[in-house]
Amino acid sequence: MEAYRNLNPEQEKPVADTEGAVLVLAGAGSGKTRVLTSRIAHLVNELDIRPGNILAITFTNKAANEMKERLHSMIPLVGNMWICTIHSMCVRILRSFGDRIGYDSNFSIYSDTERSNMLKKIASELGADEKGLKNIKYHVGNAKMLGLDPPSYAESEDLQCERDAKLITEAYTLYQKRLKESNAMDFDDLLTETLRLLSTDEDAEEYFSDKFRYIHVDEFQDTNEVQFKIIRLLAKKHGNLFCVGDDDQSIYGWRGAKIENILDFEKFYPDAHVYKLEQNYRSTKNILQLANAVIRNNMGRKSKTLWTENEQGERVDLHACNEEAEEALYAAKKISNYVRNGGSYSECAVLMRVNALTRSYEQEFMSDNIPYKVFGGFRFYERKEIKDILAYLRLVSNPFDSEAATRIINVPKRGIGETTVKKLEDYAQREELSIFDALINLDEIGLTAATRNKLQKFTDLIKELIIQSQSMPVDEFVREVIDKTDMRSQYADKTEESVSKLANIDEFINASEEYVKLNPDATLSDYLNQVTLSSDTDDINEDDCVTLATIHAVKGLEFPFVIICGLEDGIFPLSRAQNDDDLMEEERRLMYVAITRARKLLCLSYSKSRFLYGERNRTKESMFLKELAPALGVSSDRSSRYGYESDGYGNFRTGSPYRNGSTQNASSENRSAYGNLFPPASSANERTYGYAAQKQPAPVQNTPSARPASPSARPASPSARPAQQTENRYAVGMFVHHPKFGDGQITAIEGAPGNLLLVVNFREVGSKKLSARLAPLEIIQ
DNA sequence: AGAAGATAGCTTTTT
DNA sequence: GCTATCTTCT
Repeated sequence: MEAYRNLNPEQEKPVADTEGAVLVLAGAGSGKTRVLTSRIAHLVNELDIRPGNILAITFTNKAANEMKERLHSMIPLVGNMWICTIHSMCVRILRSFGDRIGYDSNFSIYSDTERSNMLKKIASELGADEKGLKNIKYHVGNAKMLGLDPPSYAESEDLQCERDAKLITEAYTLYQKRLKESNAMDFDDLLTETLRLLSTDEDAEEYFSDKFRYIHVDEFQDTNEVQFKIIRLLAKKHGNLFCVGDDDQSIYGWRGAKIENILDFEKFYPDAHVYKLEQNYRSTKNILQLANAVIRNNMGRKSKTLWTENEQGERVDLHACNEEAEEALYAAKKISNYVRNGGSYSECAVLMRVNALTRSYEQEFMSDNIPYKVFGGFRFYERKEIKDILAYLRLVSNPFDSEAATRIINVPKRGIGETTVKKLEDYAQREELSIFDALINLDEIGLTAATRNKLQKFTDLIKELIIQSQSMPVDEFVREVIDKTDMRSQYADKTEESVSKLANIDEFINASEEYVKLNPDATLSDYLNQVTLSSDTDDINEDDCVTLATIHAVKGLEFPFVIICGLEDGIFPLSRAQNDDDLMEEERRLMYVAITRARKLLCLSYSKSRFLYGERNRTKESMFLKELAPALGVSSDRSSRYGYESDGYGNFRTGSPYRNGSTQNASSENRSAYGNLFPPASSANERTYGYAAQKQPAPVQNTPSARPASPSARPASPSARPAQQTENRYAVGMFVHHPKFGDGQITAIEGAPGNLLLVVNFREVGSKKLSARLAPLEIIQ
């Protein structure tokens, strides 16, 4: 039994238990990934299940790629399995069946930034002040988390007790309307619209619930209500649902993750078999003892105690500092010692509760030539220069995308000002057109000839790009967009900022080239999906760098050497959690996750004062340290427990060596002390120069044409076809119906393939030009 | 229109 | 301390 190799008896049981609902409560480091992969291998190799009938939902793209990689050596045809995040899965489902609920398959995906932009605009249109905007943002997020559309949310309790209920409902309704008009979905819509599709369209439900005979869900504790609903629908037919999770590691409650999903699993599946994996293979006894000491303070958890046969290990070190520069120095020292004794930088991680804490570490590591990478925080694809290029790509891929259009209509500067854009938007809204469609009908808007000229040039540019995009690989097209739009000209001055932006643009081109190498058949739309759904975490550990990251970002990862910093009251746990039991428990779980990332060495640190909000404040130590105290024992850095620490760096003390000196002194002193001992940094500058570009984008899972034949014969959907075919539906002389303009007849077709314009003579409103790709035209005869 | 200068507001965590 | 937005000036 190949698949059972290297499994302990506890792990073997769930692997062999293939039918029905199974829940595996897997403690940190208990080998859950191995259980998952072994089980899939077992299904394919022993039970002859076709890979195409297997679905595995992971939490991150990285986890999905890793699982694929592992399975690759175990079974054939991994490519036929769906191993992806739930968001990617939804995109795939919607790309092939989205037309059933009114989306063109090239729909755009809006990130939180786009959502935020749109809501801001809407709020000001509705005359809401800042409080109102904040309120709107909160409630829209809340509604989507619960999977409620505007009318349902209006009736929900959460809104009933809200004073601004009317405003919020209005804003939410308008937001959804605009998304729809832009042929776009935000992150949450990917889930809710998939749920809607599966619960309203019998063909889709039948197709996917039949296809997925065996469903696996990793990190089940972090699924939210909507996700679990989708999963239940998919599992309805065959009922073979295998969920792995750890309620103690649920750290996404703020994003709607429901720990109840795990606690109530047996309510939905009364016959479910539940297994526990409590043996930890990752960490030393000392580390595990600490983890157990923390988590034991939580109520409302499925009781579980991790144990290990691993060695006792080094004692966990706790270090108090006077200020954050010292804390960083402490980490630098520890890490360089670790490396000097045979370790590598990539085995080290500094973990923190909030991104803001990375700064002092970056400074310190930079001056010590310690290579590092920052994960989390601002992302590569969120940078302005990159978002601008992406907006061009989005507009070309989905000309309905009005958010993209308004973003780049004057980028780079082409003399189209606020007032013009406002007029354009007003016109588009009045006529219920997309911005791009409004641009096509330019003559209808009262504008001066000069303005019209500028707009026309922009429109022509986009039209041309649309045509080019049809016959060009994605990477080449990316170059073309950057050249044609002359994006680089904005950053021609030689300031540091511009240089870095240009470097980021180059990095973006590189990333797209690599993507095309791995996915030669990918469409522009595939590429955009991949980009918006990817995070920087996906390529953690690729170079020999120390990882600087938030705890959230390293979920599921492990490091031989971990430093948890900023253990201060108000930072970890966060101040806003202080008076809320549920939030406090989540903070504690977060601490538990942080501790259990460590395999061999663990250090904890905090500062007695910290520079935050532009001022320095005294801090108190984290309450978690009190909970840990018994397990930690007396501990101070000075006693130097590690053999490899007995070198010339003992001048670092618990007391402040810099009492009368500044932060600057601290790091320059350090620089001289460390001299040239450190190897030249290969990537200390990576952050500025686009460290985060995806080196190995996830392979695109499928293309629209790869949609398998449905078991029940059903008509092909229009959106599954390439754009040209959609355009070819129309011919001169056809009678058509437009939801707003009414009935009319096509009098001419202009333009080039990929961007055909229909000239339609409407009975009531006269002649209009419409984009053949976009127009919601129904052919009457 | 667009740039420079002034001011408010902000910081969890991320698919 | 930083940025994003508003104000003022050219």
